[in-house]
Amino acid sequence: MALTQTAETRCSKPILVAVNKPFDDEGGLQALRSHPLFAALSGQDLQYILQQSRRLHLGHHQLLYRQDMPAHQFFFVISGCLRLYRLDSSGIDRTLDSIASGDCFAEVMIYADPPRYACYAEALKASEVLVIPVKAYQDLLEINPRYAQAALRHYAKRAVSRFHDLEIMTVQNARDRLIRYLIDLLPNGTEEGGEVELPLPKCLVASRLAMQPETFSRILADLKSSGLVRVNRSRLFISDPQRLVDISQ
Amino acid sequence: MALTQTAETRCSKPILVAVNKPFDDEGGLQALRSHPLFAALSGQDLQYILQQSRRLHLGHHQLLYRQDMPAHQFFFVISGCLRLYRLDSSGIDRTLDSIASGDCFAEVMIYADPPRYACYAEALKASEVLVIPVKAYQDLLEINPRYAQAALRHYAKRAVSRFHDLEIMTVQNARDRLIRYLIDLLPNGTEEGGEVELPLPKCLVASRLAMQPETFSRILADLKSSGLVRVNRSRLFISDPQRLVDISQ
DNA sequence: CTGAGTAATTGATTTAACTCAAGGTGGGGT
DNA sequence: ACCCCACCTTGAGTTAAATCAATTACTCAG
Repeated sequence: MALTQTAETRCSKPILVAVNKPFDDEGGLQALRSHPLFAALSGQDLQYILQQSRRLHLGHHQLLYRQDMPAHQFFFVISGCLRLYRLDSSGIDRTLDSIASGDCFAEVMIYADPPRYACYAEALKASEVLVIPVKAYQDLLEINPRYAQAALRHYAKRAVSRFHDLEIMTVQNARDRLIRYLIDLLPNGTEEGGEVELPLPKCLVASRLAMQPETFSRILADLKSSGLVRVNRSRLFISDPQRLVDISQ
Repeated sequence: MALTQTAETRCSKPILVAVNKPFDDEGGLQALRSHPLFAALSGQDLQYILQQSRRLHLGHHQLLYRQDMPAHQFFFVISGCLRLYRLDSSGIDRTLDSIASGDCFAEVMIYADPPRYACYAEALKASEVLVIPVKAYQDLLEINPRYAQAALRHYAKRAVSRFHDLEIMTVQNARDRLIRYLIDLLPNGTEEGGEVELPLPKCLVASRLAMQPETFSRILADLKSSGLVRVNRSRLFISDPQRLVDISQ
């Protein structure tokens, strides 16, 4: 059974069809400007993208797209957060990634052939996304090939980051996977401690790390009682990341 | 302990320093031409890349580069096969990818900052690789931004493929991970059966799938006795992939 | 504030996978 | 041909994690 009740079970149709107001918000525009895929764009070209795009509101647990759906848009998160997941035929729900405000996702669709979404995407809470037609960005790259430099850098980084995610998943025991996941959440890795916020509810972090929610809970309780992690709801305080790494392996 | 004896334990220094003969082989050149990153290059530009590159012979289990080493080159496999892996501080050896003849690897280094290899790379048998200076390819993209299109397509595909690898690893049980891995090796997925060759020795496939060699062996023995897979050394014959998928989940 | 529903925790039990250990097997070198 | 050395397989015992089952804690809507 699914680990959590998904949008799939609640609201039957994805909502990409909805047409909303154009994107004219100043704050959101600033955020878009600072994303690597858009930072280099001229004012005019950015305007073109925005004209072609639509702003979309997603409710709690609302489905944005389905696995295998034709992919003609990619997305930028103006506010809120989402997750990417897959559903087995048996209905097992496996979380693959969490998406935060300021992130782009499904942007690989710009070059996918055929363009079909590789997973489901749903909002974890009320969120605003910018729906960007793949074609619009392609047009821009066609006209100004210099823009490809930034895109290349972005894609290379994304590939590295996926590789790193994969690396975590080849760690064989649940505790060590969780520890590595936590270290990655820290802004400076093992360099210095700090407070991190889980980007997903605990049961979905568990799913992301290929373990059961009960296992997640027990491991975290362990780390807590060993004084390695201080837990407050979805906020974790890690004072000494190096100690965490030392007990793993 | 390491699952298998690695180059690390045998030969202490990576061999990137070696300077070999330039790349002038016709067969290898054809293969390079057909790689997405090089297919679009003009004869002159390809020649430039080849002039800057060196051909390198690697012996069985020879180390090509180390995790965290400064990365000024990327690679194209002319013949043979390699694997990418990481080593924990406790010496646990985790295989992350297998590289076959005709593949490019570490090519994300063209855009990495700072450019450091994310893992180890070693030859699994005697192999020939083309050592391409990152700078050479960067120069080309600088001069002809149109080349970036092909590179973008390649990087997007790579990101998708890593995402898919990650997806396999979120499958919680060993048997189902193995089944999915096998299906992916089939040229047409579940569409039709066929013979596949494991791209890695069994103990390394096990490592790649985050399980012990013994577990791998037992699962394969199970599948064999159920008539789902016919095993001949590292060659597996899968007559009905759909049946395999059906028993997973 | 209160109750309903979801998420998180905790306990007891079962099971899948790991570990340790002992044989096989097949290919490459002498 | 033979032996040697990896690699692989198989077995027995142990352990980590899954499963099943309750209880507790939040969150949100009314």
